[in-house]
Amino acid sequence: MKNYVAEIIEKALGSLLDVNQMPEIIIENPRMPEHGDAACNVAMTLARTLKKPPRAIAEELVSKLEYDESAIKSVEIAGPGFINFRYADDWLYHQLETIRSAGSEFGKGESLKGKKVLVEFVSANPTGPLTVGHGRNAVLGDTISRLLEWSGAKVDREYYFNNAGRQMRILGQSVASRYADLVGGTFPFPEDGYQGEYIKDIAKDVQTKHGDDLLNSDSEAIFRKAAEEAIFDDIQQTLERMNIKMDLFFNEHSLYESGAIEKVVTDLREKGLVFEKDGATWFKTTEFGKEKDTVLIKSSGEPTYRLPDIAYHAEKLNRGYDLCVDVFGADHIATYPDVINAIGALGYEKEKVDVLVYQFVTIVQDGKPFKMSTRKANFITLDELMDETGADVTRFFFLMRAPGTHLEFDIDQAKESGEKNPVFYLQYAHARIKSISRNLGDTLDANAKADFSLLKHSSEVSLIKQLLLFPESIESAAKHKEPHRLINYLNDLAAGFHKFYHDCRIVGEEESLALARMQLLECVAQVMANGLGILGIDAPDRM
RNA sequence: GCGCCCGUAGCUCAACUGGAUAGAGCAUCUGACUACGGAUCAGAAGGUUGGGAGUUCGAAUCUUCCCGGGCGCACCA
Repeated sequence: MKNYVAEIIEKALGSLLDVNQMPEIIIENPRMPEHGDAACNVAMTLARTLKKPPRAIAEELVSKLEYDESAIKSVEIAGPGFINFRYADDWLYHQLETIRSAGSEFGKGESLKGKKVLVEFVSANPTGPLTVGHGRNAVLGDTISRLLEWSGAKVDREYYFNNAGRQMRILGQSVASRYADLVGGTFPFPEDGYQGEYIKDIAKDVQTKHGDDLLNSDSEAIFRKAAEEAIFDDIQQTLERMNIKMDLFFNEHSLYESGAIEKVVTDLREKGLVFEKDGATWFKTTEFGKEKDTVLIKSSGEPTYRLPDIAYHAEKLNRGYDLCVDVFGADHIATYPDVINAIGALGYEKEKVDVLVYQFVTIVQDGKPFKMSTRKANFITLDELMDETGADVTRFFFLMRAPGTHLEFDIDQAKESGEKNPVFYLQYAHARIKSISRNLGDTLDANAKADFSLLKHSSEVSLIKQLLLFPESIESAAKHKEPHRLINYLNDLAAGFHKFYHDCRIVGEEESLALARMQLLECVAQVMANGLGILGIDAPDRM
């Protein structure tokens, strides 16, 4: 409908000015209902170039406007020069049919139709259980994947990990040391070792599987392997519990085996962007406006993490994805431009790499921030968090705020099962509609054709209009990669429903009206279920 | 010191990326069904959008300078 409005405006403008003066036509949803259902501000933006007062332009424009009166009821000029459109009632009623027949598909868009997208997220190395910090990453990545799928894309969820290197070595040594405690041997606990309880559990497993005699031989690999497997297993279970299923796991190590790493260096060298200094290999990031150049390969011969990162992104694009989304915490904010610049220099379209940076999470308990330190034992794992609050609530809280702002996760609020918990507001609306539907039983023929023109009450009409905003709320959440936009929408929808509930009744009303209202509510429940589905949250029939 | 985020009601956050009178939830106060689930609804109160200057028809949003907080700034990942 907004497209239609834009179209008729563009047509009318065509007779007023040259093609090259044509501005972008933006149709917005007015905040206040008095301002109609759609508004356009072109008259104001044109005031400068046309050197005429906006209202005069608006009047001229409206006089040239040709539109279908079965779709648009009225056009008015208001305020400084807004053109406000009001939709025709019959058109609105007809939309309910559309929603009903679309059902669980309602809200799907085509903006990314036919596109292959890779979303890389979590990507925690297997050195310990997922913590609250990973939680926001995981839930954002998964929900964005779902949003992109609803936009028509084919999405792969990928987990990138590194099971070699220093951290994993320390992990293996930590396990070995705990194992030594168990069997009465000695193995020094490494400096910066992992102190969590889970290390002891792994050591115990190693003992039952391999016996007490491991310390004498060169068995470090066994400890490391055992740790990796146990921890990965744990991570996957946690993800599954959060309703997250990864499609692909990508091991950094394969980039060395395939020669992809070397290829990056030689290719960049060919472009004159790589040089040697002090025994190390450098990437000329100063070419891209950075203050300093960056080391790619240390003088020890070991690459820095940036090099595999570059190779990894090249590899992803080689696989033919139209878009690669990375979900990163704020600590990576300064480093990813190197990767993007390198990708560009290597001849890839760097626009195909899209980085979503989210800010850190603060856990609040008993009204106070809870301090966490990674390697020490005092962190809250995602599993512990879900034990306290449940998976639905956990997902919701991580999604509730814009990714770019700091998130305060109030455990006490999340544990609250009553009105203080914002998740239940949405789920309750859904459950309540299902309950009404049950109460009606078979007094109504649910599949009968309803006469929606009976829906004249203002809370009915605004509820219909809210339903129609669902597709664009998905589109906007997907485009900006900000799931909280969808949450805000669902909140408004739930509020609209509850208002309706208090204004209008169904049970006991005259049959044709009851039928129309019930089918309206079924549309609301359907949209709520679709929306919660995108968020990965259950839409229960009873609570 | 440099770079990137953030600063909006007492608290946690929105504001469709420059639009009309800055909105919700929690907390506080006042009200509401002998009927569909009160986990709800209606209302009150709460603001110089951290501060100053600038850009224009129009600024929470863009520019710039201060103030305050977070994260980075390794031949660590």
